[in-house]
Amino acid sequence: MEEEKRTVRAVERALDVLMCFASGHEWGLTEIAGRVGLHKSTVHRLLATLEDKGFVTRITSTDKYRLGLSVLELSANLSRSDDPSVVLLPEMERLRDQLSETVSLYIRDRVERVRIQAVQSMQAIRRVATVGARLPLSVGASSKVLLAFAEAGVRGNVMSDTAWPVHLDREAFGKQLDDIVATGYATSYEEREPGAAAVSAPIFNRSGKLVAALSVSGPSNRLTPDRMHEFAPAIIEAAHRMGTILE
Amino acid sequence: MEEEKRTVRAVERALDVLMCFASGHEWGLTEIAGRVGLHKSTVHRLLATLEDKGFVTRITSTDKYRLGLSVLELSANLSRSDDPSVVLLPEMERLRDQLSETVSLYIRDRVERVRIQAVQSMQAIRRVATVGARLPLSVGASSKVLLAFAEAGVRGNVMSDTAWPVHLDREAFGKQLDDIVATGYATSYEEREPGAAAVSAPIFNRSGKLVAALSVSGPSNRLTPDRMHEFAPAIIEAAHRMGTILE
DNA sequence: TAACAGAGTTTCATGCAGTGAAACGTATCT
DNA sequence: AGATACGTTTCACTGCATGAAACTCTGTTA
Repeated sequence: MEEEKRTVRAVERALDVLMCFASGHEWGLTEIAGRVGLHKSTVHRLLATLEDKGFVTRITSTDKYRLGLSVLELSANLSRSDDPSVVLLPEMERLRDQLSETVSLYIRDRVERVRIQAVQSMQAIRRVATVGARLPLSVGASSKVLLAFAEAGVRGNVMSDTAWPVHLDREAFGKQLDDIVATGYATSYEEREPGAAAVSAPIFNRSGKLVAALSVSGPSNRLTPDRMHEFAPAIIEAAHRMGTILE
Repeated sequence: MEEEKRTVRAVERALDVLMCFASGHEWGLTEIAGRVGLHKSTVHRLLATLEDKGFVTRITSTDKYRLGLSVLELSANLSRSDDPSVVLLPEMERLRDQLSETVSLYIRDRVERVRIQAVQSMQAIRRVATVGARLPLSVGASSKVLLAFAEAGVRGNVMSDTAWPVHLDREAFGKQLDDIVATGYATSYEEREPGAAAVSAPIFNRSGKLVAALSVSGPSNRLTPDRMHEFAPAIIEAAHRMGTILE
């Protein structure tokens, strides 16, 4: 159970400090110290280091910190030409134009999912999806897809993780996932956030491995359950086409 | 001269390791160790920490490292609504449509410049500009703008920095900057990279402070010196309009 | 105007945690 | 088999990260 960790404490702490900036824009020193549960002077030193390397900057007027330019520099090199989020973008735009709703691409990361790409609907009322967002794997159409079609063992591992919501009925949820495997797609109606709905289908690469979930989402009054089932074939087809490009 | 550093060594090293990924896609452990000049086992521990926090991931097939999803997560929160790179984007697109060439936005960071925003030309032959790129402040039209119009003292500080190329004739360069202040814009013809040319104008916020350089760049056979001078008024006007939005 | 509260900053003794040489495992060559 | 190159693990040493406390500098209260 002890799981030896071969990591560097100071670095771990610094990265924790940095990750504060993933939610919310700017923070003061004491705020951050409270958030990560470290002493003021420790955080002060860590921030000085992060600042020196350009990972955070200070607002001159108020003394608060915000993300620095090094992060921008790194993010520029995030997407490579063999990256799904780049390769699949044209197909995602096609699907967006076809259905006129926001299209997102999700991958699973341990017990969460991450939106690695998104193209927005052009309609006045639209689902706005930010790339990079990290979301729970327990709710939402694409969550269910990422779990339902995952390799053997993943489903069990994830659901027995400490982060998994206890209140969820495993029996029923498992049944739901089996249904999704049978039909080939998942839907969610005001599941994660009120007023929003989504349809999602799995993308398998040429070796048949699940790599991502393709999801179409929009306001729940436009994406009614009926409408979502109408959309499903187009999404499944697009996801299939995308899969042939990968690997 | 001694400049006490109140930073954490382990964190500095870890960030150095991370910044390897700003240039080039993926690296092996030994490669990185050589690059940052640290012992293999040290880098191994640092990478393990970075991996644990999701800042790097390993390619399963080859054992190389690449940037992880945490960087994506951070970069999602980089741009705020009051950020020049967001606010000025529509104006940049207008200018791109007007001139049909790639438009970039640069800010100065110490003795370098960073491209914080870019919109690409739609032409078949075009300048491709990646956001986040860090470039020298000694060459290029926008470099000269950022230096020429900088606050008092900046010019001297930068040119006496250790990173400043010694071979450059200070006298002549200073003269060139003065000319740029007089005319209000700068040009560069195959200065930084062969085959490329650019025109750049300063953006001042409402308090009259230089905040960025607006630059139009393209292939040098299309952006001839004559053509660039024709472009200048439109660029200056756009830069002025942008300035009124800021601060 | 002094006293206070709340930020960020600096100092410094303490001991633990980061370090790197060396040994190890494991592939892919010749 | 030997050789090379890579990632991994161990371990003794001591340098460096740590956090309590003192300090500064605001703006706010009495």
